[in-house]
Amino acid sequence: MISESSKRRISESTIHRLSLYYRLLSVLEKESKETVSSKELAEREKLTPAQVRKDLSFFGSFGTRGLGYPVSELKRRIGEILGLDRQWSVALIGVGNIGSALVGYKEFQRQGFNIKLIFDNDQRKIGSNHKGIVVADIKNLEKELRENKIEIVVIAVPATVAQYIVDDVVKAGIKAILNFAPVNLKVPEDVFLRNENMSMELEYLSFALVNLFNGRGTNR
Amino acid sequence: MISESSKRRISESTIHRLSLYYRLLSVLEKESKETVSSKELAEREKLTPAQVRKDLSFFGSFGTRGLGYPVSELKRRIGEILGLDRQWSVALIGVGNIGSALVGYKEFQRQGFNIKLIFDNDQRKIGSNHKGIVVADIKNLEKELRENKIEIVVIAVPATVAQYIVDDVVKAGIKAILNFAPVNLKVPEDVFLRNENMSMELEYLSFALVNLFNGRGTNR
DNA sequence: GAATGTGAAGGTTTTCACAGCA
DNA sequence: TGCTGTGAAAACCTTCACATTC
Repeated sequence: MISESSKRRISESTIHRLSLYYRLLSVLEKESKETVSSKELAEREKLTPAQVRKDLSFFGSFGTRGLGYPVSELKRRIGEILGLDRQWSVALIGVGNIGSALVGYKEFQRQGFNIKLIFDNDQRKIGSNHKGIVVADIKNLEKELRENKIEIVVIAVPATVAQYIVDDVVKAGIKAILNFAPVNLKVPEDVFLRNENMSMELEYLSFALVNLFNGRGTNR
Repeated sequence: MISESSKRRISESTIHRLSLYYRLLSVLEKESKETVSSKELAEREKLTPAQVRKDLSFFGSFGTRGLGYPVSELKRRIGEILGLDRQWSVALIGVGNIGSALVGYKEFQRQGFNIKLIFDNDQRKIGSNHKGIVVADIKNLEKELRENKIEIVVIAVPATVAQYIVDDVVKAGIKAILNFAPVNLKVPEDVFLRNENMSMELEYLSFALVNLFNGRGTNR
C-alpha cells in the first residue's frame, strides 16, 4: 500500500509509535470520536504533537488543517501501513509456559494474527488440544509450515534448543520470526527476526530503582 | 552503586544493551571464558565494538587494554548497575492468561525478581495455589503490598480495569510498575512505569513483510 | 601487537517554528 | 482561528579514529 521505500528510511521507533496510535485510535473510534488532533494523540501517548505529525507525514497527509485527523480513516490507513488490514497465518513453536499464554492472547487474534499451528517435541503435549488447535509433532515442522502457508512463526522454546528450531524454520522458507527465547538467534539476512525479551523492562525498572531514584519516574 | 548522575544522561538503549551484555556474559561465564573483547561482544549482539565500549565507559573502565574485559568481573559489575545483585520483591496482579505464564517464568527468578504475592478479583482463583503462592483477594491489595514490602508490581489484568488497579498500586506507595495490559496508564511523575506490549513486535513483523520486503531482514 | 577508552565527527531522531490551508 | 505539514535547528546517539595502556 505504501510506496515510500525510496523517500526516507522509516525508523523502528516510528513504526512502534504507529502501533500505539493504532491502538489508541481503536479506542477513540469505539468512543465515536470523529476527529482527533496531534495534540490530543500526543498527550495520551506522552509524546509531542510534532512527533505525531512527523510520524504520520512519512506516509502521507491524513489530516485537515484547522481540524485534525479523522479517527476512523486514520485508523484504517495506519492499519494498512502496519499490515493489520489482513489476516496472518501464524505458527507457534513450544507450548510451555509462555507458549500457552500466547495461544490464548486475545490481542493477537484481534489484530489478525491467527495461530493456525502449534508444535512441540514433548510426547505428552503432542495431540493435546489448545483452544481448538491440536499440537503437532515438531518433526513435521517443515512440511506443515509449507502446507499450511504459514507466514509468521513465534518461537517459545527453551533457549538451549531455539537455534536448532529457528534453523529449521528458516529452511521451511519462513521470512518473519518472533522469538521469545532469551537468546540471540542467527538468521540469514533476508529473514526478519524480532526478539521479545520479557526480562528487559523488568531490568530497566530495577536499574531505575537503584540508580535514578531522584524522585522522578520515566515512562515510554 | 553508580554515581554518574551528574555526568551524562544514560540512554534507555544503553540500559537495554546492558541487559543483553549481562545475558551474554552469563553464557560466557558458564563456558569458563575468562576474557572477552568488545569485538566479540559486539559480534554476538550484532552491534559495533565502539558501541559496546561506549556503553560500558559510561559506568567506568572495566577492561584491560590489549586484553579485553574479564568476563566474571564485568558480569558482576553490570549486575550491580542493573540492580541484579540483589533480590527484588515482586507482586503480580492478575493471574489469567499472561499472569499464569509469568508466575512460572524462570528468567525472572534467575535474575532476582521473586514473585511473592499474586492477586486476582476472581473468586474462583482466590485461594488457589500457583507455584506455591496462594492467590490473594485484590481487595487487600494496599495492605498486603505494604506489609510484604513489595518493590515492583507487575500488572496483567484486562485493559479495562488496569487504570483502577494501577491507581491503587500507586496509593500503596509502589514506585516501579511493569504493565502488560494493552493500554496507556497514568501514574505520578515519581513512579516508574514500563510497558510490555507483546503485539508490537508482531506488528513490526507484519509491517516488514508488507512494506520492506526487498529481500532483506532487520533485527534488533 | 592487541584492544580499551574517549573526544570529535557523523548520522539519525526529535523538536521548533512557521507557512499554508480549512 | 486552529491545526496540519514540513524545512531547519537542536538534541541525541552511534561510529570513527587514535592516543594510551597492557
